[in-house]
This record gives sequence, structure tokens and C-alpha cells, in this order.
Amino acid sequence: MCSPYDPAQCPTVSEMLSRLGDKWSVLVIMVLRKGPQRFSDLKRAVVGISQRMLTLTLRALERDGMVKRTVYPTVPPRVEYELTEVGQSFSEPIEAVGGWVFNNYSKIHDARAEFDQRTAAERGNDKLIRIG
Amino acid sequence: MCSPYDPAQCPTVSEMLSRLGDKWSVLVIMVLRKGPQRFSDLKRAVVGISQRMLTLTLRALERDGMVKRTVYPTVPPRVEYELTEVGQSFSEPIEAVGGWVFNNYSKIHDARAEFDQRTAAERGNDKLIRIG
DNA sequence: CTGGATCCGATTCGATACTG
DNA sequence: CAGTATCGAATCGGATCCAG
Repeated sequence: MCSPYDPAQCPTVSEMLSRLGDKWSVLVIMVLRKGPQRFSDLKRAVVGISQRMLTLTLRALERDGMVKRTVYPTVPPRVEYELTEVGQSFSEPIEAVGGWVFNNYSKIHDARAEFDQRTAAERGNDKLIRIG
Repeated sequence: MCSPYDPAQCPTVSEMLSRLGDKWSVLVIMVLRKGPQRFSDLKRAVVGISQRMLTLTLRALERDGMVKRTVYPTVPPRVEYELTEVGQSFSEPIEAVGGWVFNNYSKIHDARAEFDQRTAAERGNDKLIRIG
């Protein structure tokens, strides 16, 4: 445990934060908030994820104790994933982040457009200077 | 704007969430919550970040309108980074995530240890079966 | 249906050297 | 001090094929 509270100074915390930012974990967790889901359901719900990445993401979340994997020995096999208690708990702050982005991404979009415009103009000036 | 609220279905929201998980953004934001910081301060505060990654991360955050960059034309140069209003706002849910991890990472650590133990045992059994 | 295994290009990232 | 430029190693990640 690092003390005082300073995530950027605490290797373990920073490592975990970075792992959670592996592009898919957050999305998978948010989908699992709706309830237990089968593998193929998740694949459909998380747009753009490949089978490989879904498998790897679920394994990592399972390893971290966020997700419980249940295999029903039927044929064809049926596997369900659900958030554990810890995963539920963690999903709440995650949901808050997702909600913020959802409510504010037009601001981000605008900021990007302006930034790109500005930097493009600067590059343009550079070019004029270089050529002239 | 995607509707209903379903980040995993909304390309823009999911893209932003994934970008925020680029390993360093969250940590930089949390450090900047303490107030304006110079480049070298940030480099020192975010343990393990390389100069290159700090530069890239700050550029991305600036582009997203999360961070304001101020250059003081002194010599040697002095550049300060601070959260914008939007960045401040965003940093609040981020802080919640960081706080959760900080308070719960022993659980994650334990879950990992158990998972690794279990899978190691399974691999061991597999090996026994294969050899025998 | 639920993955594991492999190939292989794309991307990331750290290290290093250099600049105003 | 605060970057930029470049390069090679490592990792990521999609596509594909195969199996229980």
C-alpha cells in the first residue's frame, strides 16, 4: 500500500489503471453491468472487438477477479460471464466515467477540431516560411 | 450522439474511453489535479513515464481540451500544464476510479495470485496426463 | 458455440541523440 | 528546460484455421 494516496507514485495502482485501459476492458465491464452474458452476446455487444481480444480481455478480467466464468456442460457449450461482487463495485466508478464521456463528448469533439485547425494553420505557416 | 446510452455501441464514446486508457492519461490527469505543473515536474511525478510518452500524452490531452499549455518565453523555457474546466470536470470520475483501485487493489492482487495458482495447477495436471 | 493456436503486419514505446 | 527525430524491440491485434 502506497501512502499517501498518490497513484502516480504507486507502481501497483498505476499498473492496474493502465491494464484497465487496455481498450476493451471498460467496454466489456459496461456491457456486463446489464447482467450475465454469453460469449457471443458480448462479441455482438462490444462493437469492433475481435474474438481474440474478447477472449483475452475476459481472461484478464477473470484473473483480476472482476468477472466470473461459468461453463454449462451442454452441447453445444454454453459459457456465461458475469461481474463478481468486486467487479460490480468497480463498474460503478467506471460507469461514471462512461457517463461523463457520453454527456460531454461533443465538447471533446469540438476541442479536437479546433486543435487540429490551429496546428494545421501552424504547419501551413511553417511551410510558407520554409519555402519562401 | 448515440441513443440509447450504450457506450459499447457508440463508436465515438468507445473510442474516447479507449484513448483515455492509453496507460498514462489517467495518471497525468490525477497529477494535474494538484494544480499547474511544469513538464519536468510531471515527468518526476508520473513514475516510469518516458519523456516521449509524457509529450505525446500531454499533446493528446491538450487536443481533447483537457489540458491547457502555457509557454513562458523565458530562458530557459518554462512550460506549464494545467487542467481546463472540462479537464477538471472529467478528472472527478477519473479520480473515483483511481480511488477505487487504490482502496481495492489488494483484492485484485489476491484474485490474481489465486487465478495464477489455479491455472498453474491445471497446466500441471495437463502435463501429468500428457506424460502418463 | 466457445474458444485455442498460429501467422504476420501494424502499432507502441523506450532509448538515444540532437536542438532552441 | 522542454521538447523533436529516429530507430529497433516488443507488443498488439486481426485474420484464419482448427477442435471439443
